[in-house]
Amino acid sequence: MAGKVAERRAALRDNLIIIAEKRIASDGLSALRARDLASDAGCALGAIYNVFGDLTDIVLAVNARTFHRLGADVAAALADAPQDPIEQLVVMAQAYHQFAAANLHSWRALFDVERAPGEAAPDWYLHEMGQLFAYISDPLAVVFPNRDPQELALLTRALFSSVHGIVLLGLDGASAGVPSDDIDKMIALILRQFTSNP
Amino acid sequence: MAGKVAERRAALRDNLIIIAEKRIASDGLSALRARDLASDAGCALGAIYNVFGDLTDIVLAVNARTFHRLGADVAAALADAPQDPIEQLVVMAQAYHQFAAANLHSWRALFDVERAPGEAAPDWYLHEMGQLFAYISDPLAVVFPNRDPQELALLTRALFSSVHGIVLLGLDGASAGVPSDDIDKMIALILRQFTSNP
DNA sequence: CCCCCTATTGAACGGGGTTCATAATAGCAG
DNA sequence: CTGCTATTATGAACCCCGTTCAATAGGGGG
Repeated sequence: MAGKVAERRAALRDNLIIIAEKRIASDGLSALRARDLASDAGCALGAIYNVFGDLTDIVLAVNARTFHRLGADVAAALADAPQDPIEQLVVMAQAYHQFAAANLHSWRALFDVERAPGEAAPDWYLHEMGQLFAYISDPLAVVFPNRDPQELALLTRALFSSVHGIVLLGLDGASAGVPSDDIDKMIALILRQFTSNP
Repeated sequence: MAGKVAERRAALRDNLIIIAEKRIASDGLSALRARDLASDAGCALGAIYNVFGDLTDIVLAVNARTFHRLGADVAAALADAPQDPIEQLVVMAQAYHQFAAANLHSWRALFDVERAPGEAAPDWYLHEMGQLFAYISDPLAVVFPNRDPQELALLTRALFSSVHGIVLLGLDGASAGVPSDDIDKMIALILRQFTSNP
């Protein structure tokens, strides 16, 4: 049985990801401890490092799953949205907001994980990000039919960043808590105003 | 001399803030070490804790200074800006971008410091934030004369958050580096579109 | 059944924030 | 000036944490 070790390791790997995901979701990225993971998984402390290079690798694995769920939520919202491209943008952005609010710690972990300086973002990150951008870009192309693809890419990035900023600061504790409705209003304001004058 | 101790402590306090500021500016928040601070300041390790509750308190003091410099830069840009309110918004937002790019680590520290959960943001934070919001709110009131103050506050927050999001993701390493010009373009796009249809 | 090679283990390492028993010092009374 | 005491400063020690690696356990082929 040549694959016996690989099999056992793969099982541990999956197990660790699930456990880390739960921990991050409930207590946040900064509450993740190697020793907790090991004891929760019933494995040795060192076993973690047979399967992952370091804790950051586990966080990246969790983030990949989180990002995927986020993409699915946005896609689901888009599927239920009306045909109007502006409404589609609003619905997707509010789905983004809802996901962030309902998965606050996991969502924050997407951005709080510190990458080694100079290290490129992982493939899955660029892929999921591209997916999100595509969801935004399509309705935008309908609203702004005369823009070339380069301009459209800039518009897409600008809109995503704006919505992200509104959600980020809105959910941030420092602002003493912006009501959820206000966040949705701001999102709708920005998107409607932005798309009102093609 | 009753004030002798207080004087010495105040000097150490200021000294530590300056040293921490330099360290954060050059190497980022995560490079701040209590032992480095003590040796750079020529004081005992424990002396830090005679003057600050913990390292986070030093970071907050540095952040207060950073926020103040940021406010001054934005105000200076506003002073040199044309009378047109829309241009004023664009100029201020690009000053925000310039400040963030030129003081990347210090600027990131403003948002990366982790507040104890449930603890309110410090007064100076709310005050400087209010100042920034006022700078934005004034031109906005000219562009949207018919909105009531509550709506205006929402617009203000939405615009600030949008610009912040564009700068944040634009300067983030994960995006493989958005060119500075593109960031300025996105800022101008959002602000001009947003204000184009009162 | 035994041997050897690989995988697993968890004690130990290094580094970092914070504390606290101790040493130094400053203020004051005689 | 000299003790004496209360206050302040000091840095070794404590605890926590990620990571490593010498030692142990395991298992497959002869």
